[in-house]
Amino acid sequence: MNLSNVDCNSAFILYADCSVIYDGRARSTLERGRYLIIHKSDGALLIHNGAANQPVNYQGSKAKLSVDGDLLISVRKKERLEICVHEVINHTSLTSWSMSEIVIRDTEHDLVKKIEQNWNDVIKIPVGRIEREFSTQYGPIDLAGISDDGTHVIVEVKRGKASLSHCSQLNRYNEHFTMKHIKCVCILASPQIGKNAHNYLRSHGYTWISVDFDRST
Amino acid sequence: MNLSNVDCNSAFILYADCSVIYDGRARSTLERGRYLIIHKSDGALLIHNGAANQPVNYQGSKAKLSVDGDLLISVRKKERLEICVHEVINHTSLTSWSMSEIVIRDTEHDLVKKIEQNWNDVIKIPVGRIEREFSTQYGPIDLAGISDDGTHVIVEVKRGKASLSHCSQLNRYNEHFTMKHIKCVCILASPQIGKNAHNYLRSHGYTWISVDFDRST
DNA sequence: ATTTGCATGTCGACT
DNA sequence: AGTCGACGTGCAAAT
Repeated sequence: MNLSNVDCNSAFILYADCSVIYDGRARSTLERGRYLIIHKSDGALLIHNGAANQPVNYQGSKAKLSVDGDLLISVRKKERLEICVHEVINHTSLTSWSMSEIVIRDTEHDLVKKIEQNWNDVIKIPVGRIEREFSTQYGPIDLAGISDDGTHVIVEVKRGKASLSHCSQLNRYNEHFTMKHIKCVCILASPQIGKNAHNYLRSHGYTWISVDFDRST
Repeated sequence: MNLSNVDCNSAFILYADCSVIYDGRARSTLERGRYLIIHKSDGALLIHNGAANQPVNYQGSKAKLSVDGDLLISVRKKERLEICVHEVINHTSLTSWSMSEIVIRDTEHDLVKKIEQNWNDVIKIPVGRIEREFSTQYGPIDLAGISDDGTHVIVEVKRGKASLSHCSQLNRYNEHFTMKHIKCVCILASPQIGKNAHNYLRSHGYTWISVDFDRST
C-alpha cells in the first residue's frame, strides 16, 4: 500500500506515518508521526494531528497536488507543502462527497434587522429614517438613523461579545462624520461587551446597548 | 456496520450519509448528504463537506460524545451538536495518532526582534531605549523607542499585509499618548500594506515602513 | 475563569 | 487579483 494508488484530482483521506514541511506565508516543519491527511477535489489539503480543532498544516482550495515517489507535494501560488510519507496505514477514497453548506440562523444580519424594526424601543432616539449598510469612506455602518436636524445616530452591531477592535471601528466611523462636520451619536449594540471595550466607549462618549436574539423558538 | 462499533472516547473517522443540527453560539442545520466526520480523543469533532478548508460543523475540544440509536450527540458547555447517521460508508479507528505540533519560523515575533536589533537602520529615529510589548491602557505596543526628550516612537508590526484595522490599532495607541500629553511618532511596519490603510496612515500623519524577513536560509 | 490579540487565520463580497 | 470585514472564528498567553 503506497502512494501509487493516490488520485491527485479526487477526494481521499490518508492515515499515514509521515513528516511535513511548509514554506509560504511562514515556514514550518512537522516532525515524523501518524497524521490524518484529507484531500478534497477542489485542492484543499488538511493535515490533522490527534488534538484540537485546527489542522496542523494545510493548503487552501485550488492547490495542486502531485506525487513524487514517497512525497505528496501541494503547491498553491507562492505556497508549497511537502509530505514525506513513510507508511500508509489507511487510504480511503471519498466518493459522492456532499458540497452542502449549513443553513444558519441568528446571525449578525438577523440582529441588525431586529434593531431596525424595533428602533424606538432599542435605540430610544427617534429619527426620520433608517439606513442599513450606510456607506462611509471608512466602510459601511450597519445601521444609521438620520434625524430631521441632520444628526446621524450610527449603530455598529456585533452578534457576540464586542471588544476593543469593534470600538475602534466605531471610532473610525465617527471620524468620518467629524471630518464632514456632521453631528453624530455613536452606539455599539451587542449581546455582550468586554470590560476594556466598555471603558473605551465611555471615555469617547459612545454608548453600548445590550441586544440579543429571541432564543425561544 | 452501524454506530454500535463507535468508541466515543477514542479517535476515529466516519464517512457517512447523515444530517446535522447545531444549537449554541448560533443555530444551524445541514441537509442530508455524505460527510466526513472526524472525532479526536480530546473530544474535538469536525464535520467536513467536499470543499474548502473549514469544517461545515464542529465542536471544540472537551466536548463529550455519546451515541443514542442512530444519533451521534456532542455536547460542550452550552453547545449541542446532533448528527443523524443514516448509513456508515466507512469507519476507521485512528490509533497512535500523533499530537506533535509544527515548528514555525518567520512569525510576527521574529519580525519584531529583527526591527529591535536593527532599529537605527529600519526606523531611522535614534532613541535612548527600546521596549518590547510596551504597555498602554489600550493594549501592548509591539515596540516603543523612547528618546531622551520623552518622545515615544511607537511601532506596530504586522507579519503580513497591514490593513485598516491595524491602522485603527495604531490610532488607539496614539490616543493613549495624546491623552497623557506625551509626544508620539506612530509607525506601522510590515512587508506589505493595503491602499486604504496607507491612505489612512498618511491622513493621520503616521508612517508606514516596509520590513521583511531574511528569506535566504 | 475571563479577556485580549494573533493567525500560514479562512471565507465571502465587492472593486 | 486586491481589499475589507465577519466568523458558531480557534488558540495561547496574560490577567
